Amino acid sequence: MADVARAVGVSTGTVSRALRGQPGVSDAMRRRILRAAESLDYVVSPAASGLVTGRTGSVAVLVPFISRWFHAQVLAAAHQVLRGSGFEIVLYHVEGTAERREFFETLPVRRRADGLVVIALSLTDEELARLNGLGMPVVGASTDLGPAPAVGIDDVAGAAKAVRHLANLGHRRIAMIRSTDEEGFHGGVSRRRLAGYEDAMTESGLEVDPALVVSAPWGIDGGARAMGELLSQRTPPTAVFAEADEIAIGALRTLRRAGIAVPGEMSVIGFDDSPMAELLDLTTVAQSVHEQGLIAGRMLVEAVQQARVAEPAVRLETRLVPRGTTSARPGRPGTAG
Amino acid sequence: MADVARAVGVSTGTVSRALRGQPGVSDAMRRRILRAAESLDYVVSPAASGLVTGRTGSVAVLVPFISRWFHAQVLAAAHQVLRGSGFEIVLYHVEGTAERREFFETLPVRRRADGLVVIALSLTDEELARLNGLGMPVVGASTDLGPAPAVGIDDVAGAAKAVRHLANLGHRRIAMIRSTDEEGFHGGVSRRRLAGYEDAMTESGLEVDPALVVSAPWGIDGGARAMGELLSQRTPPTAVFAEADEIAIGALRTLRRAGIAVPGEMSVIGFDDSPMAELLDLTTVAQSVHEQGLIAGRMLVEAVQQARVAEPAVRLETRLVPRGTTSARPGRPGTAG
DNA sequence: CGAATGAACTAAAACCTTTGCGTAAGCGCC
DNA sequence: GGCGCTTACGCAAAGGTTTTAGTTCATTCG
Repeated sequence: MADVARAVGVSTGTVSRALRGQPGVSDAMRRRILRAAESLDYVVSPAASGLVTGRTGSVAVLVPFISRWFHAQVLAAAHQVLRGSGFEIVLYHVEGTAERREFFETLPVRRRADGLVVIALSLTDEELARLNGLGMPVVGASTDLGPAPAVGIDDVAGAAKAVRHLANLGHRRIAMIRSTDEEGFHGGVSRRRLAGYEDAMTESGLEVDPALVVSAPWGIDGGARAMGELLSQRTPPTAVFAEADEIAIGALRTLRRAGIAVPGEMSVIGFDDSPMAELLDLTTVAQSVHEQGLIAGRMLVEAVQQARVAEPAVRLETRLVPRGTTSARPGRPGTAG
Repeated sequence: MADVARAVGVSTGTVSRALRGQPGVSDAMRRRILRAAESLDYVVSPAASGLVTGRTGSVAVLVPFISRWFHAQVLAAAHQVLRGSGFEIVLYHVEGTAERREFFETLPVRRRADGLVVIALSLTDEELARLNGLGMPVVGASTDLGPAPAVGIDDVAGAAKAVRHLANLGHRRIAMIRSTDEEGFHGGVSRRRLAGYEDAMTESGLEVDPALVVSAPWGIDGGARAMGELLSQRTPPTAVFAEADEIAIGALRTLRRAGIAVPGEMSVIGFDDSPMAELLDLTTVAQSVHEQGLIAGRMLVEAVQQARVAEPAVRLETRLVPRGTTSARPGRPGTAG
């Protein structure tokens, strides 16, 4: 910056003001300074300016499984608005328990970011406390942060929509496939969707048979395994609600291999409306993933710049997307799907 | 840091050395300092230390389409090794031409990172020049960077493997589906895979009919469209090589809807071996995506810390993965797949 | 026992910006 | 024409760390 100042013949203070568009610099001088900076290929040192302003100019994003469609989608959207607001994004990807613990123990965001957005992570109370003690704004996307602002969907209601759809089709034995989630990455979501399942079941006058709620590791293989378990029961269900599309897709695989017709003999419904669901014609419950990322990004910008968020708790709508994997209960006249 | 120094009764210089494990501090003193820092919840200011050392402690990652499996996978792997080496990762996600141009024009990495890894991006000469003028190490993953170190596969050979497989099954009219890629995000890869297709065709004594090479936008829908185009030709192919699994999957969708048996009437082969390929039993050519990310990360660490990379051009093997979408040419005795 | 050596630590400069305060000049106004 | 006001700019301190060049002190060696 001193070089630029010397080249133009002014003080560094003036250069600083000119470069940041602050008042107190004549237009002519500003132009000369900008031109000089350009020709000298000069950019301000974020370190130096951060040192005096106390702001880093970047925000952190904490995300567990970046290669899952949902997470990547939210990240991309949040990235878009954050970069649009002039922030750099520093990424903390925690794929396993070790990395996760390391993050919450060392809190590498301290002094490195002006804010943090947490994507799709179920937090323990202690982790929550750590984040709140961070001294920087934190917002959640598909993540419950207690007092801190967050955007998400009503998982209970969404799951209930799925199950109600099955009940409306005449199904009475409706199973649910949950993810085991030993590491606590999405236990919250899973629990809420279970609650929605139970709500819709009782509301429809159906018994919640504990044997019909099975768990398996998150993902296609897990879903496949869980479906196998359901098929081996004395009275298998006629319809299955899977906590997520990927799980439902695993269930479909098992059904295909077992030669069980979908939806003829078994209805399957997922959750999220991922591209895979569309491809495989899977009935599901859609949520606007991209928008959650956008909103989370905007919330964080607000929180960082204005120190408060106008609407700190946003609930987006879910929407049933009927496709080809659900139909009326076999052996019963009804509205085929 | 002054607080810690005061608490222990030493100078900040000693605290600095103690905290970074540098020599010149007695063990007893080091312990006292670490304890004090801990109890004061003190962490060094990266801005201040960056100001004097000139290093940022972070590396940048430039990646075009984070929600594509391949990109997310490479990013995750690179992230893993970079964080393991103590770097923070700052993410530049360029999903469109506008963002891309903005990145290369403003070069926001300047002064913000110690190095850059570029994932799966075909660069123009000008962009390449901009990166080389950056004054920081740059490595490529699935990206050709000219002189700079990079890891990738031999796309020509990989594509040739795919096409040779089809030729070996007796197919003579073998089509290729490319991505249009108007925005130049993966033109390089696409061209090399086309070259591999052509190589294998001529090598097998087959004519390269230009009508058999069709293009469509990257993705499932594009693949579906391109397949439609192929089916509308006078003499449709009996086998199709798609530049990527997602494109192949689109092709499969069209074939399914058209009632054309796969692989009975049409063989389809993809590239990448994504999870979707496995799910849909798609024959494909596998590459170790995760490893590319790991290697790229290691290369960058080397480049940043030792200013040179031991092995600056790594080519990983590809591997044909025969599955259920390829078989012998219809009406010809052969080795069914 | 004196001097030389080395370890442990201090003092202070340097890194680059931002920003509050000061100053000078230009302007309108009575 | 003097007064106050505004605008444009300079000056210098402050921000937190690293690092170089000392300084002190104990130890070892001759």
